[in-house]
Amino acid sequence: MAKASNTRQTILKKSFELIYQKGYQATSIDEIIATTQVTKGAFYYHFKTKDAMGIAIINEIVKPIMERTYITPLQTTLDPLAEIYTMTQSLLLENSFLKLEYGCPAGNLAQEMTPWNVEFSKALHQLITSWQTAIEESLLKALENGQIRKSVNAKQVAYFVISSYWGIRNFGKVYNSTHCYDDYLLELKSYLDTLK
Amino acid sequence: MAKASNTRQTILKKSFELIYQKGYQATSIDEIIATTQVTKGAFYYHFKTKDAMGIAIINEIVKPIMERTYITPLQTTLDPLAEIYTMTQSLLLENSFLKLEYGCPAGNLAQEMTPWNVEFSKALHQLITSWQTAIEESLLKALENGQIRKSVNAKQVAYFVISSYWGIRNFGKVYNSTHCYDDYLLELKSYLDTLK
DNA sequence: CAATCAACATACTAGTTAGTATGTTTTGGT
DNA sequence: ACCAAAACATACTAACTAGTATGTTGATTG
Repeated sequence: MAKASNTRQTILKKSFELIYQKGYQATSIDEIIATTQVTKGAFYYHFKTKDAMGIAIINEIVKPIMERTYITPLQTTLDPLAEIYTMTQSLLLENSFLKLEYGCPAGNLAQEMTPWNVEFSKALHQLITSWQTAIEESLLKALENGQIRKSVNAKQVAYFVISSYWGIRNFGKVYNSTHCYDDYLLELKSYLDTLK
Repeated sequence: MAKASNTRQTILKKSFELIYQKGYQATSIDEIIATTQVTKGAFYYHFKTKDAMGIAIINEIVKPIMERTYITPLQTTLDPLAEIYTMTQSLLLENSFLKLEYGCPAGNLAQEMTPWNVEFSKALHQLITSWQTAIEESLLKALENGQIRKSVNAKQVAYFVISSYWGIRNFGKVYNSTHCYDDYLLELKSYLDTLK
């Protein structure tokens, strides 16, 4: 039983890596089973289709990481604005799970699979909404605490922050250099300061 | 001769549409020739490979539109800050060439093809740099004219503006609604105002 | 008016794809 | 130790993929 669920985890983790690097459609099942040393029979025992595996990656790999790294810190911080900045900084420059040249896993999948795959769209919609909500609510708390201007619209800022993060990850891919992250982070700091 | 170059244009335009909607890898040559009514012989007479066609799309379809829509207006405006806003607004809400549910063509291609395809990376790098430079230079002009604060860093703002635009187009795809564009535009306006 | 070549058309191929059919092995409960 | 079911293994298939080989047109040009 432990061995079986281990096989499943191996498939999910390795598949995630391949998909994160090359995209969902460019990653074939043959390649997955070759790199994992798992046979096709085992693969299709654990996942009915490739798409079912893709959804499982979102829910069982990306989602838990996202909750731990993107959401919980925002819910527990006493200084949301500072947390948004340091979180972004660490996501761009320190997080060993994310790679400069491969962008943001959720952003990548969203762009590739939406809108033509309904199942993926739904799963990603949920994922992204949860992040957005976390930012929004942390900003509302900051508003209550008087840490930011009363004229600040939390929802708008949440959109703006996530959008800019997704976008700069795209820049990172295209330029294949962290230089753009430095410039971006400086501007993000300026922007966040204007909210005070 | 006019007929031949017409065939080429037909292939490029229809291919662009398909690729814009479904992505490069998900668009097969068989599908392209089926929808264009062009035969395989004709296709491969005009383009040596699929990748060659992809590069041609960037250079002959996307680039001219980008220059006309994204760059020239910035070079001729007297009020860069206002132009950046109205341009973004019209790209998101009015431009009939861009569709809510399909994101930004350049952004899509950048994400899908970078970093594993060097040729695409180069072509896209050029494309994006030209837009970024246009924003940057228009902001430098605004700086000279005293239209924005002296402490504003043009390069940083250019990164921030383009990033947020790419990102919000991703949101548009995921949410499949222009509502997020409204919130984004309000925040973009606020942000741009802080540069004055 | 014939020859030439650009511009297409058709039929094919070799490789890859997701998925299946049909097995064999391992594992846990009795 | 035995048996059923879970967990895996192997060999296959049908559809699709980019690309090619080998044609046929139809317009120019000497």
